[in-house]
Amino acid sequence: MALSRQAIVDAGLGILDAYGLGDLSMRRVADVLGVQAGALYYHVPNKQSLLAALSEEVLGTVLDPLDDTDPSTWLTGWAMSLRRSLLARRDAAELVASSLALGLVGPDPTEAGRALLEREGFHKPEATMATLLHFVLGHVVEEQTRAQMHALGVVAEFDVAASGARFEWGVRLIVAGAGRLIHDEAQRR
Amino acid sequence: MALSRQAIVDAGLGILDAYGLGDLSMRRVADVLGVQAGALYYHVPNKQSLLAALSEEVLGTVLDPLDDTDPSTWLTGWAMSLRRSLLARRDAAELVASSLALGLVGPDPTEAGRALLEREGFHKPEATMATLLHFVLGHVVEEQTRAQMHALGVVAEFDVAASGARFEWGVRLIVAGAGRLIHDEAQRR
DNA sequence: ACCTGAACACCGTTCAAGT
DNA sequence: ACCTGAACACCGTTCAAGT
Repeated sequence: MALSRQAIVDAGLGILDAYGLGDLSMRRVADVLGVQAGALYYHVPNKQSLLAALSEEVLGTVLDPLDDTDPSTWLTGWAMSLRRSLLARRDAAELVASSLALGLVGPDPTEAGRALLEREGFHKPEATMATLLHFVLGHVVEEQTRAQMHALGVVAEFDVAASGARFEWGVRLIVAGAGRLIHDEAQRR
Repeated sequence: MALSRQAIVDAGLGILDAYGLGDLSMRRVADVLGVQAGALYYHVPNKQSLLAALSEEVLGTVLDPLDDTDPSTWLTGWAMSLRRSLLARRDAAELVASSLALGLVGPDPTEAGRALLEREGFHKPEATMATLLHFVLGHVVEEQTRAQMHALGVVAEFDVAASGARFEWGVRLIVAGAGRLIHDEAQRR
């Protein structure tokens, strides 16, 4: 079982699920693979790029809604799908947020949404998608840290249902805003 | 010059400004104060709580708009003031975002806004403020990392003006959404 | 009460040397 | 080409011992 980039990524995902981002070190990944830490650097340039690869793995599970649904429904569905993908993996929101901020993630997760908003004549599709993306990431980062602190017994009283409701409210807010602004612009003409 | 919690916080802020969050270690703080690293733990329980104290220092510079301005203007002003405070200090957005997520920051920065929205009869003031807060933090985290990569010559082509415009668009979106939803609710009655 | 010195158990990354 | 062994320059945190 020769070492490979994919094997390293898989080992990383395993450690992420089992121990979390804080315990995801190059040395731990190497241990899992029964190899010296230095050997990883033959397949991966550095830790950041490994984390970016893990982020891409997470983002790869996001399902884009069907293209023929109306924009509001599309945006809402996308946001919920993104949240689901992030919640499916321990510390995934923090991982993805920092990888995206560093600009190391290849595919742009807002691509499809931007294209849709462009076709539908929305203004500033890029800024709209960025707003939605930032909200989802920020919200889920908080959800995951709070949930984990609760699990660790630091009992920060974490209510999953209430958190989900607040998420949906936030999405409605942004989607409504996007819809309202496009109407305002239309009225001005 | 006896060691004190405030001296430690000040040294931390100095390192943050000069070298960034990545280089802000307990050992470096101790060095600046001419003391052994272990000595810090007599005044501060751990690194996380020091970071939380630094976050509170940053959030303390946010100016709440006057209470008699209308809600939309208030929210917009608050978001811009928060952004200004975050941009004023190196890596402040990342610092504040993670401290807030961990729930270690004492004062709630969304407090005043929530109270205002409650008085004005808006629905879900807490969720609305959380949405705005997450957006601001996410946006500025990205701004600061991108700006720094640009400064470090990784030339990610960072346009400050365009970034500011996208920020204002996001705020407008959220504020418009909050306004629209309150009107929709009013119409239902 | 407050701080030192030294340790414990780690990090990411590099690189000569081996195969 | 691919990996080992070992090093370099760090971490956060603890704690006996000193003052």
